[in-house]
This record gives sequence, C-alpha cells and structure tokens, in this order.
Amino acid sequence: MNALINKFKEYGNLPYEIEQELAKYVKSRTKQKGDFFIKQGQVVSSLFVIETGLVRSYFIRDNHEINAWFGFENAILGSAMPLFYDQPSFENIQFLETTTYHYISSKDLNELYRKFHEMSNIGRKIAEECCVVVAERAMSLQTENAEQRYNSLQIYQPSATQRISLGHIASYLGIKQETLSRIRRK
Amino acid sequence: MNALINKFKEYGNLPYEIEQELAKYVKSRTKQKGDFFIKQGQVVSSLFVIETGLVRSYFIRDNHEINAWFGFENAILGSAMPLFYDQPSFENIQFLETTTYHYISSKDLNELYRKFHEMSNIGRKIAEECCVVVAERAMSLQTENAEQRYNSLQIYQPSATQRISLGHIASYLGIKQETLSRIRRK
DNA sequence: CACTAATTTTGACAAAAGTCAAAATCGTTT
DNA sequence: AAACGATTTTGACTTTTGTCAAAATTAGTG
Repeated sequence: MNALINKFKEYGNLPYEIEQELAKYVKSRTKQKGDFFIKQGQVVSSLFVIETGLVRSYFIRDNHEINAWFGFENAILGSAMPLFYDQPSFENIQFLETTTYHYISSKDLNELYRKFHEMSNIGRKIAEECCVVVAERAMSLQTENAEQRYNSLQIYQPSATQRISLGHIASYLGIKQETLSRIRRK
Repeated sequence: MNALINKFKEYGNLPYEIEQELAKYVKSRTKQKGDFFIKQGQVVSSLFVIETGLVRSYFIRDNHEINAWFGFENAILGSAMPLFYDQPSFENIQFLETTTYHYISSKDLNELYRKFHEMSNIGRKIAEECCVVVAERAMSLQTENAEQRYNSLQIYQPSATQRISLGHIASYLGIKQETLSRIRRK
C-alpha cells in the first residue's frame, strides 16, 4: 500500500471510498541525491511522505543556507505550509540521498478537504501534530545550549547523526560547524 | 458579537446555524492579574480568544519559569495543543493583566469538528496558521542573536516591550535579564 | 592507486552571553 | 514623604560560541 495513504490512515478513519478517491491524486517519484523537491520562489506546495531516502529543508539568510528540518522515512512532510496559502515558497527542499516518495499537491488536497469531512479531520490532526513538533523545536532552541541541543537530536532523530554531514547538522542546530566538531570531540 | 466567534469566522465560512450551535459552548470570563487559565498537570485544554488583557504561557525547566509565548487582544490561543490529546498540560497559562476572554473546551470543540464539516475546516486552518507562527519563532531562535531577536519582537509584537516586564521578555527570548538590560541600554 | 574536491578538525583569538553580587530605580502602601 | 518589595541596572569576571586560517581526513573519480 502507498506510504502516504497509510500515513493518512494513522490520523483518522478513512472510508474505503475516500481512500480510493485520495489514491487518484497521489503521485510517486524517485529522485537522486542533490535533486530538489521544491526550490525557493516556486508556487507549488505539497504534502509528501518518504518511502526510502532522506531530505532537508533549508532557507537562505545572509547568503548562507540554514537547514530548517530533515525528513526521514515515513515522516509526513510539507512544503510551504499552510498549504492553502499558494504563495511562493521561501524554502528549498532537497534530497540528501536517493529518495522515493509519494506526494499530493495542496490544490488536490484542498479539494479533498472540501469534499470529504473525514479528510478535513485528518488534515487538521496532521497540522495539530506539526504545531507540537515545531513548538518542541522552538523550546529546544530557546532553553538548551549547543551541546544539549545536539544530545536532544541524537535522542529524537538518532539516524540524523549517522546519515547527515556535520555541516548540515550544525546549521540545523543553529551553531557553526567548528563548534559542533568540538562538541563531538568530547 | 463574541470575539471568539468572530475569530473563527476569519478562517472560513460559518453558516448561521453552525454559529448558533458554536455559541452554545463558548463561555466568557474575566480574571485578575496573576490568576491562571490553566496550570501544569491539569487535563483541561481549550481554545480561547482575549478581548482585553494579556496572558503568558510558561513551563518549568531546571526550576526556572520559561515563557513560551504571550497572548494579546484578539489572538486565538490554545492550551495543550493538539487539543484532542487530553493529556495533562505541561504548560501554565497565567494572566499578566486583568483579562476578559472567551473560550471553548477542546471536548466541545472536537464534538463540533465531528458534527460540522465547516468547523473542521476552520480548525484545520487555525492549526496550519499556528504551525507557521511557531516555525517563524523557531527560525528566529535558530538564526538570530539576542539583539536581533529583541528587535524582531519589537517589530512583530511592539506592545510586548511596553506591557511586559524585562524579566519575562528575556525569558521568552531565551536570554538572561541582565543581557536584555544591556541590549536595551544601547 | 593517485588525484582532487569536499568535509572535518585544530589552533589562536574575538565576540556574545552567562554568572554572581551589589547598587539603583520604580511602584505601592503606609 | 518614608519604607518596603519588586524590578532593573551595573560591574567584574567566566563560559560559551564564533571567526579565520590552515591542516588533516574522508570520499569520490579517473
């Protein structure tokens, strides 16, 4: 079964009829390391689920790339939330490994939200969960020092430190790569 | 009209019949400075809108109070998101000024989400907007230094620096109050 | 295997933010 | 106006993190 549809089912009841309807709009792709899911300035937003692979979201600030989040297998991820804004994306989403994923455009998704009450409920729960995840990240950045944030990352996303380069992780933690290198040395 | 219902209407179409139904569950209160909307450990979550007044959300870490956010007039605010979790709150929500607000319990709200497709859509949009707001806060904490964060606060919540004590603002910015005092001196 | 490019580490130093204690200021209440 | 408590500011010093340049390591490619 499709990983995106499975993911949706985790959030609420999805009658077979609606699942079939959803399936019509879900597309799948495999992309190579370095390819982009979305580039800054584009006006396509989507929800996607990774089957295998790894992705990062980053934005540019003062001519530097800043990593906003990493996406692993089975995570439900979005570009340019809230999906209905339809404004040019300020973020870039790039694959760090060869990645197979399933996605649905926000246009189609909003259509399904409009048509099916169950879909709207699922969309709400996904967004509510997103709030919690992002709020925890903000809390970590607000209250923890560099070393504590790195330790938290190792606990909550242990594969991150294996699969992602030191520079990318440092950027995500809001520190310089030299600092992260020194934290690791300990 | 009720500030909470008005707020809901900003997010989507709300037929009169459903508005009437919603109105049955919305309660209003006025509380004094220092009172609590919710205390850590309680299992009541709600959505609320402030008519007049000011509120802060904080949690405890290493025996210190850490401010997570401030709520001003007309903002839509939630305790213990996602509302349906029904787990004990880890946050405290306390009024910093005499505050009049309107609220609905997550129990009642979820009932309305279940009953009315329009309500579910509005709830989803509220949660999606929440994601964006929290993500911007995380970005600020990740990329800006103390002085830049303080300047951002002055731009996006100008009344905060007027109405909230230095110690509370420092905690929200993730710095010590001595540091904020020195930033202000400049 | 050798060469190149990218990534990581190291060192010396600078800047930012924290710590602790004390003094100054502000707001309220008598 | 005096006195009290809470809040804010200041000073001296420490710790954390950043900066810059160079060296070391690793990964990929012919």
